[in-house]
Amino acid sequence: MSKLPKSFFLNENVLEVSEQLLGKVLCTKIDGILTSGMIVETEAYNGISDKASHAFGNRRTKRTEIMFGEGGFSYVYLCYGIYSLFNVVTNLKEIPHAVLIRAIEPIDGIEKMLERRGKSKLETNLTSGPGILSQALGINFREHNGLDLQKDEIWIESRGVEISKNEILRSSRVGVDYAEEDAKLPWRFRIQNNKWTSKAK
DNA sequence: CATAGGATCGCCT
DNA sequence: GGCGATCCTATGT
Repeated sequence: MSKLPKSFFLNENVLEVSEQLLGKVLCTKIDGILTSGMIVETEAYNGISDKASHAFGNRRTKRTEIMFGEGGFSYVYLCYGIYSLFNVVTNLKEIPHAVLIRAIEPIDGIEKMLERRGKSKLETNLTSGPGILSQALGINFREHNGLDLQKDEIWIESRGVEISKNEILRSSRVGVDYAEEDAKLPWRFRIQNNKWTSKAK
């Protein structure tokens, strides 16, 4: 019901934001249709010192520029030529932190999400991964990068669900083997025993 | 169930 | 020119 305020995203601790996002609801309203799901899995990308981050080493390019802006905006990029991956930019201006949303539990607009995914039946493969959840919500890197999450196309709201610390499972991030010593950092957060989390190990 | 390979394209060197 | 913060399908056990 209540959209998360800008201040939520200005938190200077991206690990904290990653945890706090669990249980919140990611919503899109595209072509007048509301689709949404509860965030059940996230990953933190900790700026210029994080070898897994696109902004590592203060790499500032056309693509990464949005991360160097103020928190509370979307960072959506194309992965493997096919999938759009949705991140929330966090922290103050000039500090390129971001949280990757890795999985959601469908709530609103399930019919529309099924249609976008080319599915007929509600199963976990509707939204249990960063590429497919974007597809379900209608998010793509061309139209939805750099959007202000205070506006009405993409936003995140709280619907009163509280996830306690002992329900949160921490592990290493997925698909970042190239990040050397940073590959093992426990910066992936999941709600324990939630079947809508991604299948990745 | 496990593993392997393909799809597909913008980004960065 | 090489490769990736992924997912799906096919094949074998």
